[in-house]
Amino acid sequence: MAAMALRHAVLAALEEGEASGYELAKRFDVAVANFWHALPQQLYAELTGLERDGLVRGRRVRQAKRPDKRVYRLTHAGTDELHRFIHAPTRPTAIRDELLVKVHAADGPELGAAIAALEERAGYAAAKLERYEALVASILNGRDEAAYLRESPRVGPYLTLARGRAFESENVSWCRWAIGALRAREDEGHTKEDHRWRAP
Amino acid sequence: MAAMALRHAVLAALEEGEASGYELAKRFDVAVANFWHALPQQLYAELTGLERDGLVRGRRVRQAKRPDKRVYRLTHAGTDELHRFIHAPTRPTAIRDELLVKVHAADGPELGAAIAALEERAGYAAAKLERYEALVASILNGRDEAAYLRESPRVGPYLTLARGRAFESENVSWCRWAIGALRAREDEGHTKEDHRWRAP
DNA sequence: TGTAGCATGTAAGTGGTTACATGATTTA
DNA sequence: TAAATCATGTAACCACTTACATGCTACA
Repeated sequence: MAAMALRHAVLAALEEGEASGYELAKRFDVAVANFWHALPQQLYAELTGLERDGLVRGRRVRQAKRPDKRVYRLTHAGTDELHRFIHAPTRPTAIRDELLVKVHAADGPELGAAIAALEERAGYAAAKLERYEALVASILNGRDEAAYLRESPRVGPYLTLARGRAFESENVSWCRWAIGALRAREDEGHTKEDHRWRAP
Repeated sequence: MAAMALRHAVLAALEEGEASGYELAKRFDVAVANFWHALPQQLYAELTGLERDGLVRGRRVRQAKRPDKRVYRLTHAGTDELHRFIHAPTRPTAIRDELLVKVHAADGPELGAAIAALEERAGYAAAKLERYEALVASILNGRDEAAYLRESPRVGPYLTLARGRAFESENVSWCRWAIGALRAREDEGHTKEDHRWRAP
């Protein structure tokens, strides 16, 4: 059977309460996208499949002044499936990143382009990190982290947010370090004799 | 057009020298898998496609006592395509990890299973980290890192290895931290009254 | 009057995994 | 004689991305 990848992320998200496809997309954006990215089309398709398989049930909600929506909640079978998944073996993950392909390859004449790519990524990661920090702060809302971890009714989302934050933080540090290393070599390429002349 | 994902990872790996499909699979295993995982079947298929498109050229090498092999090297078009890729915009990456789906969801009755999954991952990541450390040590071979970064003819593979190492190191730390937080709550669940009784 | 938000999809294509398939040589 | 290494693939399936499609309401 294997993966059913997105499926369990959707079930996990619905555990926090019923949602329409549209609402689910937003929920993914703030809480799930850190560790499982999905496009709205995928979510709509997945919800249809989950309902077909009896893991969620949808009901139509009429709205004044807004289009009707279809709101889904977990069935018992859905909760069971989620629990089964949590107990099943976990596949390890690895980074899969175009940027690293570039850095791996861009050692020679394309060094400048690699540095540019690293700089762009450093900026992107720093911006994402800032958003994560803000989210963490708004969840803690002045409380001490240790106290929150002890007392909050649910900590799962906080823990996963922390993982996303650590990832982006690591991205920023690594990019900056790599930029430094490559820039030093770029300079060296232009002034090689000078350096050799000063060395013992 | 878009991704062509594996394609450029293969071109980058072949930049370090010609290889057969089998040799490429091993090269991926030690140097590329940190940031782009691929199965041997995929590599064979990709090499066929790359040759069809003129980006690599293969030649048959007869071997005594071993099956013949087909060894591929980059063509000029292949090198150009790799450079074009390095200059093209870089897509950002995100974590996509089953474990985090479990932690996000497993806040309630499945807390024990989430802790078990975290422990398994912590062990896996620690083992991978150890291998990365050993690889780093064998690349540096007693040299100082700063000196290596200045003087080595190529640093790309070292930089990407450092990223993989940081990722696994972060995995270990985060898993241990999350285990601690969840275990404290597990205990709390069994001895809730006691804690309340001691609190002011 | 145009942009943003609400609301939901289909269709086609790309990329990746899993299962299956074959057969020789070297080492334990 | 069994397992590991060398060597290369095919076929079927699953998961994800990209492009396209529709239409209503609120607000600036």
